[in-house]
Amino acid sequence: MECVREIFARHHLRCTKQREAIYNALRASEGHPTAEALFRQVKPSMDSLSLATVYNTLEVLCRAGLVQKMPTTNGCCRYDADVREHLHVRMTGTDEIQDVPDELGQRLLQHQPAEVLQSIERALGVKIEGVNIQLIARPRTSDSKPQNGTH
Amino acid sequence: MECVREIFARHHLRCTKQREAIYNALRASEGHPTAEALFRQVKPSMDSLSLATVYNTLEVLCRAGLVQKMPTTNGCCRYDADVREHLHVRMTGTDEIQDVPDELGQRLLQHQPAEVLQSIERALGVKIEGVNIQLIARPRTSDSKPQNGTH
DNA sequence: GTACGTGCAAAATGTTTGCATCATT
DNA sequence: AATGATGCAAACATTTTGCACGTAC
Repeated sequence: MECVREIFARHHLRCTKQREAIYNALRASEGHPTAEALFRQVKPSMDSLSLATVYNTLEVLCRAGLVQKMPTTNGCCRYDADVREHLHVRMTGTDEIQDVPDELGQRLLQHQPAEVLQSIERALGVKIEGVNIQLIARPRTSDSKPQNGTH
Repeated sequence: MECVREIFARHHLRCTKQREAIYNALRASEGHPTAEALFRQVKPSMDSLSLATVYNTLEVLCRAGLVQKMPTTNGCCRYDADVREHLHVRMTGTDEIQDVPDELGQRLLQHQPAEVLQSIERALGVKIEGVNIQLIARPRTSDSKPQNGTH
């Protein structure tokens, strides 16, 4: 994984312990943590850390294009250190969001019909800059169709 | 447009003036208003209305499946009385969200490759219940490509 | 008449801000 | 050394809640 220091330098961001720790925690995280969750995760190893710094840092990283902020319906936002165009799955019920494995996600993104997108651009008089796809899914429980045990 | 009273009855919801006015305002609205915006819109013709009632009503309507709640990155949620699967366009910069004309939106939705979706279901062990597509777009200004003047 | 909805104010939640201090460049 | 980041607390914005009263069924 590339050195945070260099990434920050390239984006003209000061490299502080706090930013480094927060960004690393976010990059390492499996899911898409909230600011609170990141705070709780980093705080133990940096007792002086304040929640405001987490928010400030996340905002800076978002503005620099290093982090993606994702709204949820339940009030708080979630963050993602992967800023490439990729797919999310939101579980009904919880507001947990997980990534779709890249190979599969790319396949879906590549199937978007350019021709339809162009029609939409013309119809609305806009330039489409991204396609954000979120799948809504329910976990396959034992009482529904059997699953493949992939995991 | 179908009578609100009947729609509510079918969903076992009491029909109060407030609910009726809020739901009608939402159905009639072009964009995807926030609770605040709905409140400001309905308040003049119903002076006793309280913002809490707007929130309560929207929650009830969401739970009944009559309204869709949409998160935004800027704190407040937006609401949509159209609960069919349809496409949204979010403008970069503002948090305004608008609908894609249904014919075009359906074309895009129908182009989603079922085969890839099934692979994702298998890979994650989930059942996909919906595909939520949001286009990110920038308005075509005069200094970019000319537009069709549709609107 | 009863169960449920409303309005109000207060609380809860998530996020931002002002300012003195501190660290990175 | 100077510019900008941090930590704290207070402010802020949005949404939820408790309770007395009112209304739809």
